[in-house]
Amino acid sequence: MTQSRPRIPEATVARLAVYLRVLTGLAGGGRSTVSSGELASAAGVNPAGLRKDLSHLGPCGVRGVGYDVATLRDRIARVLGVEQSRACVLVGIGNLGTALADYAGFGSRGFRFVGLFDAAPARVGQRIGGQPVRPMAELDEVVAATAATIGVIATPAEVAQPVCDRLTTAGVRSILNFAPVALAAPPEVDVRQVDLSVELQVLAFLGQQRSDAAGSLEVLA
Amino acid sequence: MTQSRPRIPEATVARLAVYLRVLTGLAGGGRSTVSSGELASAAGVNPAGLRKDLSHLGPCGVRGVGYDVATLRDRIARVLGVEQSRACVLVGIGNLGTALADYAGFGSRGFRFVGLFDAAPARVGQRIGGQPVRPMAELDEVVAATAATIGVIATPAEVAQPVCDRLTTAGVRSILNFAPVALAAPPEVDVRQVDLSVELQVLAFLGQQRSDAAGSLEVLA
DNA sequence: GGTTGTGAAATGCTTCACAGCT
DNA sequence: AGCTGTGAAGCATTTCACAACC
Repeated sequence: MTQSRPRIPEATVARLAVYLRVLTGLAGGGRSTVSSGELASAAGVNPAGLRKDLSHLGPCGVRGVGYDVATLRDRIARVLGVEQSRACVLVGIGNLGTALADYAGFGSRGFRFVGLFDAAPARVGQRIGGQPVRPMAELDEVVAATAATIGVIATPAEVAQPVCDRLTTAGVRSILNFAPVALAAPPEVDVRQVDLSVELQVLAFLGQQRSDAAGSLEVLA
Repeated sequence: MTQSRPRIPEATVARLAVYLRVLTGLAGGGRSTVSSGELASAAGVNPAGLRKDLSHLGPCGVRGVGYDVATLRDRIARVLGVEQSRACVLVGIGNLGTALADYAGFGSRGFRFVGLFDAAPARVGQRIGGQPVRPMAELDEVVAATAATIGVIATPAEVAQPVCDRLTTAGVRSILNFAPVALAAPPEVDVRQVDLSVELQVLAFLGQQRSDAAGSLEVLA
């Protein structure tokens, strides 16, 4: 029955996740209040932008003082839906999949992997972070039993689409795809794509552009 | 002495990297031409946006026909600076670091890792993808010898800042950081941040928002 | 007929500046 | 005095619609 639905911008949601991480760290260090300036510099953003982001949650600071660390943390966690931890399944337990399964950042931020799957018989049965790697045949069963709504794909590109299909028919509603291919999925399923090498390529382009620009310094003199 | 500097938008650069990947795949499959519609759907974007992106490179298609796959691929590769391969060093050879070092997508897209580094003695000397893991003490030497300009950080968060400092003093100009902390670096060094769990959190938020919205379907009826 | 290339409109996001509160 | 919250301005990006072209 929430009457207000002010549509939080996606860019803001992404930053809220970062603020949440920083606030959790501050709370762990015993800190009780922060200013927007300090929080912004720890998160790598500008202070005015941070305040605008927080304004989407309604007033949550004290003027002249700052924000209460624990209160703000809980407020953001509730908005992001991280208060109750969400069940995820992970398909593709290579190096990347193993890194994701082990990554403490997930567990501590409201996500738990309830199933690790791989098609290679050699990997099935290995234990990663206390959990066994299961064969793909058990996917539907595990998704049904755990009510997992999120699937993560860390397979080679060639098999990502069939894995996506299997996840959607098993009942997963959201998919995070690390394989470098665009996936087709029914409209009721959200798919987000992360391409690790795109960031590197953007970085290289910016570096190249900057050194080119350095050749025309005299324009500024 | 390139006289034209029309400032390609960063969002476009990121997508160009994706188009390049798709085009490379098409060329490998023996395909000679593509339309913007087909290329867009393989890249997961909308056709008009793709054409606008390509317009930053100047005219490169044939009206009524489409784009020549090989020509467009080479054009994008040149703009992104992928023709000459770039030397990178990678610090932090855990699961994620290993995944990055092994990831074929880098090698085939203009990046080569010329040094893998880790602080843990147990990891030093292991071979990943044909290369030995080196101790941090050799960092400056390798960066100098290979003229590496890009550093990738895949360490735990606690040591990412000191690693960043070591990379910048060694002479690296661009840094891609996978550790979940905002890094401070001198202004002449580009830092880009990738937080693997942020995407998952955005996905969870969108999923939650959508199921909330499903409760108010009658508004549309 | 079919498809590209592109101005112009629309949208979304960021930054600024300052009013408002403690 | 200090810091938050926010309207408004400025900037970037996406989408649309269609003229230009093969």
